[in-house]
Amino acid sequence: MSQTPKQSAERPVPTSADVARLAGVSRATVSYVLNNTQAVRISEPTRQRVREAAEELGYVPHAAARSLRAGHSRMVLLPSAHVPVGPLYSAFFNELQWALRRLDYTVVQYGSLGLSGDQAARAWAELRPVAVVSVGSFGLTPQGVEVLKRSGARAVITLGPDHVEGAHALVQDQREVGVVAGTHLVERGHRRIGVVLPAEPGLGMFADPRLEGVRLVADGAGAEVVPLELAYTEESAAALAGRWRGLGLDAVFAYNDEYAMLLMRALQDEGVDVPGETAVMGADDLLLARLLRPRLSSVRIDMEAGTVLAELIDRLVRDADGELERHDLMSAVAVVREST
Amino acid sequence: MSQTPKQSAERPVPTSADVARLAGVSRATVSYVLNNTQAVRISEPTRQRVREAAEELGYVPHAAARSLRAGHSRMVLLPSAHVPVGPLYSAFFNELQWALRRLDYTVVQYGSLGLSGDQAARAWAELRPVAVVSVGSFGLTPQGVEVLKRSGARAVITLGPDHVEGAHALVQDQREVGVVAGTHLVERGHRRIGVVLPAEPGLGMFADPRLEGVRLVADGAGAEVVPLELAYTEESAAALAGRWRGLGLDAVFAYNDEYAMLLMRALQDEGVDVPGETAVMGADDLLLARLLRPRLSSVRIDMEAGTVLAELIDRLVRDADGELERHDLMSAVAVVREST
DNA sequence: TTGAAAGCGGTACCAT
DNA sequence: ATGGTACCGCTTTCAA
Repeated sequence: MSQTPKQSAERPVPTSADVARLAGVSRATVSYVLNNTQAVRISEPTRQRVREAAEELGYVPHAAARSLRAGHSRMVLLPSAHVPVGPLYSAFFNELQWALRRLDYTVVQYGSLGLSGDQAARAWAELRPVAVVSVGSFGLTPQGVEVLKRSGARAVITLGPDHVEGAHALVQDQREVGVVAGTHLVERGHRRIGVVLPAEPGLGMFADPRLEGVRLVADGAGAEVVPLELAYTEESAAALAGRWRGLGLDAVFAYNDEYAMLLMRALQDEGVDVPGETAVMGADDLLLARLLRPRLSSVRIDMEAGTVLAELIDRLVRDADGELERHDLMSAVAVVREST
Repeated sequence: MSQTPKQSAERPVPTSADVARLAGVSRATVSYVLNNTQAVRISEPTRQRVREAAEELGYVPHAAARSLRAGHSRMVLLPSAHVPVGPLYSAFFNELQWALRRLDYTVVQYGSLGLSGDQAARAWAELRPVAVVSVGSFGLTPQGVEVLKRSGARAVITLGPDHVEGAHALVQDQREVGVVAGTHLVERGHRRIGVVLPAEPGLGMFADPRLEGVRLVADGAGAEVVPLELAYTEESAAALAGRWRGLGLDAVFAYNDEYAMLLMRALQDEGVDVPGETAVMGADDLLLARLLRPRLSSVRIDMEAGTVLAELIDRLVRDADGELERHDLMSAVAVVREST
């Protein structure tokens, strides 16, 4: 084990020139050796000396300098802000990251909380990413997309409801979730359907399309839809349950399983029979939702593997103008249990 | 609105030289104007011309070139891999990001899934971050820390159980959670206490210290501790519940509320009375855990504001050798409900 | 008030 | 097989 010196304090960061000096070769040679450049042959003894020198100095190449020279990076930027918590997205993200790294991209989540629209696009563009995958709604405009592309981004992809001109939209049609839920409830004969909208900010991007999906189905079936605001607290649920009978609803689709669980418990505490008096349906098919009694009916959402998205990104990077066929990463199916 | 041209295809990325040419000034002047350099006075008409030229070209400065020249960046790197999902960490992260950006840092989460030890440290060092905040366990070694510091990181901070030499450890003592749970159960008179360890990978970093905390208390009270492996599935819970009576446990601390909910339901389905026959305690104090009956007792974990951590980071960056007093971001307190 | 030029750390072409 | 060197985009000192 080479005992590395301890005084990391004011010693300057070693550069390839330092390595070259120590090894007694030129910077070019250092570059060749450390990058295993095929086009040029370096003798084995030299390679050894260079490697040892690099090791001894603790040399690490400077990514910024490298990509400056190269004229491009392999950074995929994932602006992050209000991504919904939960196992679904978390699994999707992890897989996407993993898959992109296998394809030799550097995945960077850029904290963009509080950045909006073109300001955000500017900030992202400064990093010169080769691709941007915007999950969520940042108010990205066509101008913003232009800025990014002009700055070298070969692919700008939005996941979510916003279809921004110039960006490749991987539609993720949350309306489908509402459609599936609505269809199930209507088939069960329900005609006055409540739809819970979370009071929490940042969720409208998911909640609104789900509501719209229910409406689509209900309109076709002569059923009525009643939007209901609900905060993620027991008090809010109790308040809503308190005025429940006055609403005259025979079913409710509760945005997701968490809100559904909360509401269902409050309804039961209020003496409302589920599903007899009111059917309750959630979404996301959480394991925890199966623990309540009656077991919660839900909409299971399958998100196509992050691997697929990674490959789409890679294809776009290689051929920026290759038109991406319209592609939906999401599918939804009703999981009927006991609450409906 | 200046109609920007559409052919973003092969047009090269505009540089400050392009702006200078269009404005009829030198690159230096462009830099002065766009950075509002105080040390130099530029006439108002010139400023206008430069700004207009920049606008017209859609110029965005190149962050890599800038920090290359400056010799340092203001990037704070948060390596990310298996951060536990859930509102607790998600809120902490968001606040940390927000606070750091207020302090004018660029927050970057670097996907590090599958990177280990010194390999990870190398990868991070290539980005020349001014600070690294490692949440979770990456097998960071003292050598890894050295590499990072040598590459210019003024602060390397670990959140979690690993105390790596050279890094500033912000201890986050998960044992405390076990201690609080164990104390409560022992005080209630329980003497054979099961402790659930998740079978899922990546959680050992939290689960093991929690187990150790329970042991600490139990040993002092003459109580016995029995580790129990449980996967996050109904089948696994049913299997464990099936052999429950043979275990002869009068209490169980279930790692967190989700596992606790899962196990409690399985026990009830098996006819085990909670809390009469076995007390069940969770952790994290999830809202959902209050919906089961009996209501789940839990350990509430307060994480100190991300703002505090942001300020600590900033202090270290300004004065890298300023010894950071030992600091714990976490505190835990028992929330007694009906399941114990 | 503005411009010319050096230089940050790597890479790759062209010589030797 | 290896070295010299121009250049990527930007900032900043020094001169004019």
